[in-house]
Amino acid sequence: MPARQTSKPRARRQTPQARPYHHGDLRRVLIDAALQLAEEGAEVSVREAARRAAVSPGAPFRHFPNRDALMAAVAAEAQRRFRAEIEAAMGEAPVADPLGRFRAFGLAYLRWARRNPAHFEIISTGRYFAHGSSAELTRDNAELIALTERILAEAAEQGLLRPADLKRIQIAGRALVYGFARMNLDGHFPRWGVEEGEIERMAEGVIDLFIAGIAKP
Amino acid sequence: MPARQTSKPRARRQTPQARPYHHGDLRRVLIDAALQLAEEGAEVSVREAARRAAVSPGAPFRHFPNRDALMAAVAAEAQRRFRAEIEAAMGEAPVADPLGRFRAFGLAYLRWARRNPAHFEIISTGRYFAHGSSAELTRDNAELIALTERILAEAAEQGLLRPADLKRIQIAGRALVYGFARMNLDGHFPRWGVEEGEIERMAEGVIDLFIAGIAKP
DNA sequence: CCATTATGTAATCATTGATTACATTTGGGC
DNA sequence: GCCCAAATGTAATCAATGATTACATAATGG
Repeated sequence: MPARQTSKPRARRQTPQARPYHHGDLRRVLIDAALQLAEEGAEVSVREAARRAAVSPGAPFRHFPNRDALMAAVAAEAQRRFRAEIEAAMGEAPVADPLGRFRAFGLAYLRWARRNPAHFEIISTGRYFAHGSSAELTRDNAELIALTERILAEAAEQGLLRPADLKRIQIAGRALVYGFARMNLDGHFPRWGVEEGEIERMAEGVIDLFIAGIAKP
Repeated sequence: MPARQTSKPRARRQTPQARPYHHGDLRRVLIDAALQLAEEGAEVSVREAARRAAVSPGAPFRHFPNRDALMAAVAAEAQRRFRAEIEAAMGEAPVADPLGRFRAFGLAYLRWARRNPAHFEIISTGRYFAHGSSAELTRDNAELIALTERILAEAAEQGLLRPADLKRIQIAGRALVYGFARMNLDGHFPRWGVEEGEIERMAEGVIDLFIAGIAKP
């Protein structure tokens, strides 16, 4: 690049709307672009996100030190939505029915995972908990854990559960829904002879089976 | 190595062991190298596998049409080992005790997943079931599914189970262990306050909780 | 008004998956 | 045994990507 015209005084103000040199909120736009890319099933590359934001390939690195930091921000956003939807679903179950709320939690969990597979994968792999903006990510995640803990404690107080260690129940329950969600995400069900249309019903059945197993008869 | 001496009539037989032009069994070596790479936590790249096999970067593509085909072969090998270990563990449980065998299956499953995280991830993501050498992969996988199916059918015949749909129990059980294995693999447990040393015991507890839930009281 | 800082661009690099032309070896048909 | 075709490895090359650096431009506040 010879002779970069450094002598030119300075562009006065740029023509009316020839796209300003500075992007409005590039950080936000990059996160959204990455989320969208993920949901489209494509590999999330920094360059492609930059392309969608109509910005140079190096620009994103002004906002994120590296690719993982971008992905961490994406994870935080996805986790926020996940938590919001689950808490909304719980709000519709009667407060006085802990096991009903437990059930609602599981159903909402599996439904969101099924409808947002790429988002769910990103917040699940846990690869991005160590990098960058993990503050909210960690908080939103911890809040969901605490939620089931409270519900199970209430159920125990009301004498609804067969005697068992509560933490064990909590982890088993989460392993169950996480495993089911991932079996779907990872394409296991065709190998189990479970058709696409049956998954929703199977999810319900599996949750009910588990609850029947821990509930006092 | 400049000047490849193309004028030389033809190397008579190659000096004693100056590495023959043709690798002994490159395919096998590449799979092993990839398995090893995965277990070391590194990204599995075709080039690095080639490097470890002391072969040119293009050589692997003589044996695998693309990277995914290599990974599919790796998955097939890992799945073979997985199946072998689980069946061995089952062989030590009394045939007459279906629920005991079911339990042994779960324990062996979780132990292998814990000891071979990278292998487990490769056979779990299901990304490689569609590509290349999926014949054995699919067979070994299906065999493990059929195994739990038989065990549960026996348990039901012997009247050991509370009334419930067997397939539902089977899928719930698999989701439970898969979810537990992946929670560990994906680094969830630190966020659940479960220390490294407690995982083994928690695995056992979770499996027992599930079995207690499906077994006739 | 201007200087400091934030933010974007251009150029460049190393790594990787992939392809192509060419070299070497191997093995079967004669 | 000999020779040619198929198999297998090498060298060179491409496009895409994450990342870094030098530089250009905008925004901000003293």
